Amino acid sequence: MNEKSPIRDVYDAIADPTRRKLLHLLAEADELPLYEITLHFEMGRTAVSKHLTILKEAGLVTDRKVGRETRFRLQAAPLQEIQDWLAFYRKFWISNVARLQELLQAELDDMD
Amino acid sequence: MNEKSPIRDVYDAIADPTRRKLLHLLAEADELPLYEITLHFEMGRTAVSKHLTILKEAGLVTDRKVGRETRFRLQAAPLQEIQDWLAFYRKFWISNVARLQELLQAELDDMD
DNA sequence: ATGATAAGACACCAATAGGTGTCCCATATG
DNA sequence: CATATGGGACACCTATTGGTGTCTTATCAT
Repeated sequence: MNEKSPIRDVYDAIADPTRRKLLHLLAEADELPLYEITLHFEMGRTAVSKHLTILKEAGLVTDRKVGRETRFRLQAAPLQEIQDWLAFYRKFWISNVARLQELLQAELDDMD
Repeated sequence: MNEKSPIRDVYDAIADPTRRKLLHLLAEADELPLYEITLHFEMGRTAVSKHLTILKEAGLVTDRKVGRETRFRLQAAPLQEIQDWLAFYRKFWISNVARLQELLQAELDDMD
């Protein structure tokens, strides 16, 4: 069973600012134990742990036990889904000039 | 007061699947009245209206009254924030090969 | 003028989210 | 061995979320 079964929606996982801060924290250190992570927040260990569980459910972090501590590591891959989703909307927010440019480029790309 | 004051977090706004579907719907038609939007969902008008309010609070849609109907339109710009946020994490999910490529490209870009 | 319809404004409800505190166990440490 | 520490597992609480239904007003069509 090497299946990834993300119980939790990745959009949901990143909706909370605390969880985004968690991801950022984990992006800077490659692995961090829970107690050390907790130091960076103004809430109890239990709350932080819950947030990490949610991130884990979305496949955004993994954890492993080392001695008595549980160390967490970032897994950024699921964020690709959001990037793909966003790609569809890019054409709506780019300026008209930039959009013209993009459309022209698409024309050129079609001439193969 | 031409200020945009997004009361609502854009991450929060897109966390709900119904709201993402709403954005998609509005991306295809340039303007839609509430009753017509409601036809695409299996929930009451009130619920749809609430979701649209949330999107409006995040600056992702605007509405205008035309006769007795309220028409909604997509405003994709706030999604840029998410794209910017994602950019930081790209380096973590791209393959090592792709990463090497990107780093090399960055080198080239620096030689201006 | 009379209906029918679009939608705002509530009040209401159940489920979930985000936090807390406590208890317990396993593992380090003096 | 004794004790401090990291963290899992609950139970618990409150605010928010995502939905409902009803009432009312404005507008459009006959």
